[in-house]
Amino acid sequence: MTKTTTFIFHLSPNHQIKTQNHLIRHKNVKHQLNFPSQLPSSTFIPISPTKIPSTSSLISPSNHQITNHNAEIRKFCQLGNLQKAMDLACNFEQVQDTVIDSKTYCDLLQLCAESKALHHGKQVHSLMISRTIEIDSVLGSKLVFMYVSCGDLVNGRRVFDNVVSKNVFLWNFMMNAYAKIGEYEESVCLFKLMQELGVEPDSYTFTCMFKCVAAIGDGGLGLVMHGSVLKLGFGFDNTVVNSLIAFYFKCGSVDNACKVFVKMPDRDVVTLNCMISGYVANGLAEKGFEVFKEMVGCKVSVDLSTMVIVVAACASMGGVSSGRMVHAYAVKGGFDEKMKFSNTLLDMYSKCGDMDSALKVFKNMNERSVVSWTSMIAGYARVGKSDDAINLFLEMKKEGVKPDTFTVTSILHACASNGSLEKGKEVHSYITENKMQSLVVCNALMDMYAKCGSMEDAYSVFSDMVFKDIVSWNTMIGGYSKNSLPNEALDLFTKMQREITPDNVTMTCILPACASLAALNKGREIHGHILRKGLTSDLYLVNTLVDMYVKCDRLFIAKSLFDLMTVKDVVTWTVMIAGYCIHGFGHEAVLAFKKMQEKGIKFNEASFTSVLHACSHSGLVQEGWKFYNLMVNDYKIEPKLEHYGCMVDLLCRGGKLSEAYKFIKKMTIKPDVTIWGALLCGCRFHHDVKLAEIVAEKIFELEPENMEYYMLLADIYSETEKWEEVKTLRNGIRNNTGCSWIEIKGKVNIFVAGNKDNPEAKKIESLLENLRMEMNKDGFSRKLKYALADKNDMEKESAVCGHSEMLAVGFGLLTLPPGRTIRVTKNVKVCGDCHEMAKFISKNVGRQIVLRDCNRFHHFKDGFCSCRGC
DNA sequence: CTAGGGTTAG
Repeated sequence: MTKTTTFIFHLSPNHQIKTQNHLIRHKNVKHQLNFPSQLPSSTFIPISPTKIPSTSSLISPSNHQITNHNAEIRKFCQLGNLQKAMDLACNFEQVQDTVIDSKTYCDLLQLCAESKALHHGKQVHSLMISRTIEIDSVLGSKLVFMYVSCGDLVNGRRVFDNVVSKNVFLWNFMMNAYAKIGEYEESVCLFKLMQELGVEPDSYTFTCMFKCVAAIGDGGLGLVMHGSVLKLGFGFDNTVVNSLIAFYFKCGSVDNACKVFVKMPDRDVVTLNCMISGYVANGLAEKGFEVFKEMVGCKVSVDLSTMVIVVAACASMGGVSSGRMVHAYAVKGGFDEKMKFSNTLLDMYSKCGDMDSALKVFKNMNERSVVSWTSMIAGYARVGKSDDAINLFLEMKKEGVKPDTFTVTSILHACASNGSLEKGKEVHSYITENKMQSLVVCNALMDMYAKCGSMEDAYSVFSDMVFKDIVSWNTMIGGYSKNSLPNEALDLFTKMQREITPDNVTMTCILPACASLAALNKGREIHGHILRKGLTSDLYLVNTLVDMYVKCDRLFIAKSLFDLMTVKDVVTWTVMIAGYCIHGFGHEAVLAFKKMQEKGIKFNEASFTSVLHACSHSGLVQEGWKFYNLMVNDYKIEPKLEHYGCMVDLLCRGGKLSEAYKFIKKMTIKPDVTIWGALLCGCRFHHDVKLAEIVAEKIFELEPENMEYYMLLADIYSETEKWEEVKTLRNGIRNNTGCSWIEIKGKVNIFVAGNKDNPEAKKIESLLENLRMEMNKDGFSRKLKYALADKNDMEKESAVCGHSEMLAVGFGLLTLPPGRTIRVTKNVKVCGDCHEMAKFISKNVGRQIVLRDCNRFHHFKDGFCSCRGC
């Protein structure tokens, strides 16, 4: 490698180039006629007095040898034989006193550019430098063209900066080069520089600038340029005005775009295309579609782009009928034979959920690109047909189509909604092997791992990312929230705020974590954040906020927020109904559901779950059946496990155990433990040991490891005083690992059953023992005698007191001022003993206790619980 | 002017 090539690799970074620009413009510009050599970049060699001007060789007939050589090189250039041309040029250099002329260099550079042969291009450049060829504006432009075409913008810019008297074409070329790779700011800088140097912009300059300004979002500069356009007389140049319209649309100012449009005397098809795509981008697809209809009505000629844009408009309108119309129209015009159109068309069908039509388009295509395959895969992934998506992905690879980053993100989406961690990991390896770890791909990877339940893998991707955007953070936080790791979610949220400003999505990701921890204060903090940021119009977010207040035992605040909301959707209502339900207001829940019905809001699966829950909770058997039938018959919703569970619960509460049993046997899907568990609960309530044993058998088959149901069966035995059975069962039961916590003065105090670490442990124990004795005296509950049938009374009592929720309640009694409600949260279901004891305490001590378990709230007051015994 | 991808509530 020659010294000259070394120079090429030792370039100063971009910002230094800018500084150098500054120098050139104000100090060196007049003397800066030649090109720098291998000397440091800020130093320039003076014009060599011995240098032969390259152009002179053309007019020098004395040297036939040289002319012939040049002609020969140029001949190979014309034939496209770069290697031969290069060989000749390099050998040429070794012959003393011979010169390659400027035209030959131009041809060589042109061919290098066309062949994207950066290495050869650099070689030509070195040749020019070593021969001290004067880089005039023609050669300079060619060099810039070569570097930029070969993707080497840094060197292209370097040459560019040293070309004196650059014409507007070269300026445009360089600005476009930056725009193409997304460096819009740099492009705008060049534009400003060009103006300072007094170079007149042309129409290409303006179209490029409007694109850049729109991308940066610099509306002010755009307005200024709008002024220049008029001043310089480009107001009637359609290419300029079209890009102006596009600029206004991209900045979201539909009004300005329309104003410009209305004043245009001579609209062309591009103008109309701009209008359609502009409307679509601003969420006004219907208006865009109107423009298209007018075009068709007025017999304005439509081009392929129009068709592509209009089909995309149909996709964003969601309804497949307009899409079908356009499809028919396109067939008449023969557009459906163009791959670009077919790709958009199949994407439209897939976005409208009509995968059959999408597949038809796909199969009819005579040529399919990676975009076609990816659109199909993404479509299957969207409608939840993950297996189809994955199969198509494999088929695509078999056909030899190379997946790109779009494809892998789509397939990751499919793995995520399928929960296929193994497949997802395979895709991960593929991504790593092919070095496809772009920002979006990594975000999709994290999402896949989060949805497949592996937060460790998600975090490992996250921590390896050099550049993270808001989506990366939100994905991680949301992943922790959904995977029941609220503390991790909150920690990451804190870390995030040090690096990036959270947005509305962040809030919807973090609020469920607050809700699941019942961390009211944190939730309030976030509510404050939402108010300060003015995010209250985000329905998604406010729904989550209402849910947070519901779960942090502030039903009243939730209701106030709910009442204040001017726009409510099905989720808003469902949150509120579920809220009433878990707080024990079944009747209010049913009322809200009816109100929702009056408002004409369409129910979905989740809203039916909530209302069925409410019915079972309040013992509204008739109503429950009515809603169930409404769901199945009118809404044609297949009942899911949750719905069946509610109905079983409903029947059990009404004492119709055998009916419930029959109902389960008729289910169209396989009942799981929660269904049988509901029936087992019913058996306990109605003391039906015989049925309980049958049901328990089914449960133990399904989940032999789940201790919860052994406990329940044991309770049933002891309540019916079958002590021997209790003993046998209890021997096999491991301690349940529940824990409870109580927030006092912002500090969360955690209690684990049997753990006496709390400094107040002794006091709590004696307090609870005293309460227990009073309870026995009172004869409050005979149920308690079964607590631990094989131990003596004292042991029995302390064992009961060891239950975590009672420890937390005891701690609350000791710490909180009298009269203050005690709020305890438990991670698993509240145990029967503690439930009885809480009732007693609420009456005996005259204290309200609110206990939240994994299912619902238990409001204990004056010896009663809002849950009505379940 | 011109096709496909990632995050969010019950």
